[in-house]
Amino acid sequence: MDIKELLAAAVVRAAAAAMDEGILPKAELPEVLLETPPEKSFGDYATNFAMQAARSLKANPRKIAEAVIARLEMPWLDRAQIAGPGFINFYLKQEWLYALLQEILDQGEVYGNTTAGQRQKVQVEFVSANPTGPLHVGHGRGAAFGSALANLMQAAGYDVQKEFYINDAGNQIDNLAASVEARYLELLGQAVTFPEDGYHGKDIVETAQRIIDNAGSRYLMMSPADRREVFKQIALDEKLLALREDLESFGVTFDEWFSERSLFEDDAVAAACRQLREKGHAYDKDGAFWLRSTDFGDDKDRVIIRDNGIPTYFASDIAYHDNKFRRGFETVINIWGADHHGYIPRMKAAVAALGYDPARLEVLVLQMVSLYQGGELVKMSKRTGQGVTLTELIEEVGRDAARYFFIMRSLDSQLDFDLDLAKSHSNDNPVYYVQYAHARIASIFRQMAEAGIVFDSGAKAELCRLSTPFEQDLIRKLGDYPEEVFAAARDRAPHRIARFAHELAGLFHSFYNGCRVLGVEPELTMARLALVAATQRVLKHALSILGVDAPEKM
RNA sequence: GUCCCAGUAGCUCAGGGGAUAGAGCAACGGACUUCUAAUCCGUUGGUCGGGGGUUCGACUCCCUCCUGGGACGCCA
Repeated sequence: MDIKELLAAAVVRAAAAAMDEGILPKAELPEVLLETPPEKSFGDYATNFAMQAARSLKANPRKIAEAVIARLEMPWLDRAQIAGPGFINFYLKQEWLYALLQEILDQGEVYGNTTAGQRQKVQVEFVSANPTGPLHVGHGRGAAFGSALANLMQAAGYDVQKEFYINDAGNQIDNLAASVEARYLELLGQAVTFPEDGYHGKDIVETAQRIIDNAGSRYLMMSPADRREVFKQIALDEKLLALREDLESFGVTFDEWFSERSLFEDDAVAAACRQLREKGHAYDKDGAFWLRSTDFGDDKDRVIIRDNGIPTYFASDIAYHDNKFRRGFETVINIWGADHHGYIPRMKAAVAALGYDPARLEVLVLQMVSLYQGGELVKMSKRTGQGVTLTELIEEVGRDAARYFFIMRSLDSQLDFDLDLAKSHSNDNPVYYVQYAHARIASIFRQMAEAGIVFDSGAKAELCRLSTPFEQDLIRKLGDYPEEVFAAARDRAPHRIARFAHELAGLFHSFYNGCRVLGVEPELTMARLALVAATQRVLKHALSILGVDAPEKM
């Protein structure tokens, strides 16, 4: 039962009937949109249909509304009223709420999942940090968001695959190798000049030290080129393992770790270049190989292969995206930092040049994260003097708070992360507020069991005993959940789920203060247990989308 | 100079053609003999950055300007 669909269909039927009777002129009708009115006195649902239809029907909105209302037929409808400039407000019978709750209970743990995605294959690629150092807080935002988006789209019925793209080819990784080599030589007492673009982190020194611990000085004898090749692999393996562990402890896992280097080994880069040339979308100029991206809306053409024969990162990105679409993903979602946004037009151009609809590539751009403590901007880690790492952040505020804070804001807002608030185990902290609601419900069930009461979630309780506004508001909110999941997935906006969970927790806390579950008449206890069980399930469902624990106790 | 994001309550942010613009925090005042007070109830708090336009209706769409952040490489 989707009450909005039922109401919309009833409106359409009523309008059609009025047109048949000649009361309204025949014309194309606008879509009937149902919304929750801003005030309870305006009913349970409302539509602006009459005002929207006024245009095409060339009629007075209130007259249209009147004609529709007179012909409305709907099982749960108590009455409908014209309001304001032409809104139709629907007032539903109370039985509707009880039927709604019963349906939520019947659906069990899958309540909230929708089939909107129709099992469409979607890939979400995120984090994809260079394996040259630890993750910082910006990666944390991408990681929390990406994993939540994947969970969300899965709940909305998409077939989602999570991928991490490993930048294991090119300059950065050569610099990594050269940096390790320099530290290695340094530790063995050799005079070295550190590479200009080298990595100065202490993790590089540690890697060099581990090489010495394992193999001593024997790489001194090796040719520099061979030595760097060996160090490259050692460093890469170490860094990738560290990345994987850091992300796992943040609740983020991937289905696929895709190697950039493999694109060269499989000749995919060369193949993509050949294809672009054959299609006439790429050409040689000034010794370099160019994509004619201006044909696809980019500002200027872009170099794929430099005049020194070395491919740019764009070359692997082209091959990579070709590979993604060849794997059969209907939609490919990339989550990038704001500093890469200028790269979007050329990437879309490349996708179009390869012959794919560029709309199938969605690039979500996340804005910067700033940490605040004591009202001051935190730029550097106190410990290392470098940027604050994700691991340090998790140690500081905990995994759940970190995830929740990253997700609760819309992506395109710059995020001010309040460390004090995230750390506080108090009512100020939104993540605990939501978790506490879940824990409180768990506590009720514990108390219930101690009191020897048996609750069967499959049994039909006398739900009509749920008569207070506390209870009814809660049911209404629970009823909104599937649509919220759908809309959040459509908008790629997991923060809506965080917001919903917070609002639901608020309604529950009010209910909790206003109504007792245990120690009232048995029938009422049973009805309230049913309500509370449904609330707990929805809270858990929402929290699991966010990747935040739903604790039994706090 | 061009492009992207943002500008909404003291602070952090939702909302995205419709009814009286919302939430959290902060401030102030209340509620524990009762399932967890990490909670609840109430009060205070707004020229939705400025100016034009489109519309029956604009915080929302268009134009323009201002402010803050970011991007504009044969770097990644």
